[in-house]
Amino acid sequence: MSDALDLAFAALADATRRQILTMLLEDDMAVTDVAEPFEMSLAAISKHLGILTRAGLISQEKRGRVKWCKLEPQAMRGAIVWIESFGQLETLNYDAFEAFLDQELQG
Amino acid sequence: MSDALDLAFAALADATRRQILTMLLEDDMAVTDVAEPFEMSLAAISKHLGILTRAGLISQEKRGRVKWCKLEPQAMRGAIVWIESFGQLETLNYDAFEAFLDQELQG
DNA sequence: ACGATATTCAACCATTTGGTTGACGAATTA
DNA sequence: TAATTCGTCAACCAAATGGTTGAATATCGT
Repeated sequence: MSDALDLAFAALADATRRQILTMLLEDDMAVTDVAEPFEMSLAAISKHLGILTRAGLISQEKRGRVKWCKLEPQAMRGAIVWIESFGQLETLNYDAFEAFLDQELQG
Repeated sequence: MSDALDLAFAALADATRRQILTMLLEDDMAVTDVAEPFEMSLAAISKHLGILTRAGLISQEKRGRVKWCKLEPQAMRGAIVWIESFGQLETLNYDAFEAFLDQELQG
């Protein structure tokens, strides 16, 4: 029932998860290292990472016993396009904007 | 515990609420009229409007027995600013996008 | 005053979220 | 082999969501 936009916005609606995303902006991180700054169990962080993964905002890859978390910022594209239609950009040409983004993604 | 950003993103994480916001882009609406296109009770819509109001995304003003709902698009500003820091893509390219549009217009 | 309209409130229900703890499996190191 | 580290799973809990129905409140038109 919940589409990609639901999942993305819901994933962003939590300060812990937003902080995790900010951390991953620097570099890929192991689950344990993601958890380190938080006063919360590893299991709780693991759940947060699951929510971010299901939303497509991060990806996780296991190498050896370490699971690496990687930011997937393009997954925010849908959210940003949606939300910006309410901002001051509402007069812009969105077909052109889409064409521009497609072009950016390919190039 | 939940700050403005939590409330805004959470409010946006539901297709019904997003559709309501889109409807209000056209014009202010009474609660009953907001509810009309949905196959859902008026009470349910009233709850959704409460969530949008608490998030600051709309305001409600009662005139007579009618409660008018008004979009407050500037409340999305915080969400836009936050989310844009991840869309290297989008952010870095607003200038590029404008250049692209200029080029489109001239070329 | 009365009936209709607009909206919310209260109680209920099922599901999800955000957290805990303890046990577990898998990979690494000694 | 044995101990340790990495991470998830399962069970549990409290609170919030997303919906229902029925009653209540407030305003309007007659």
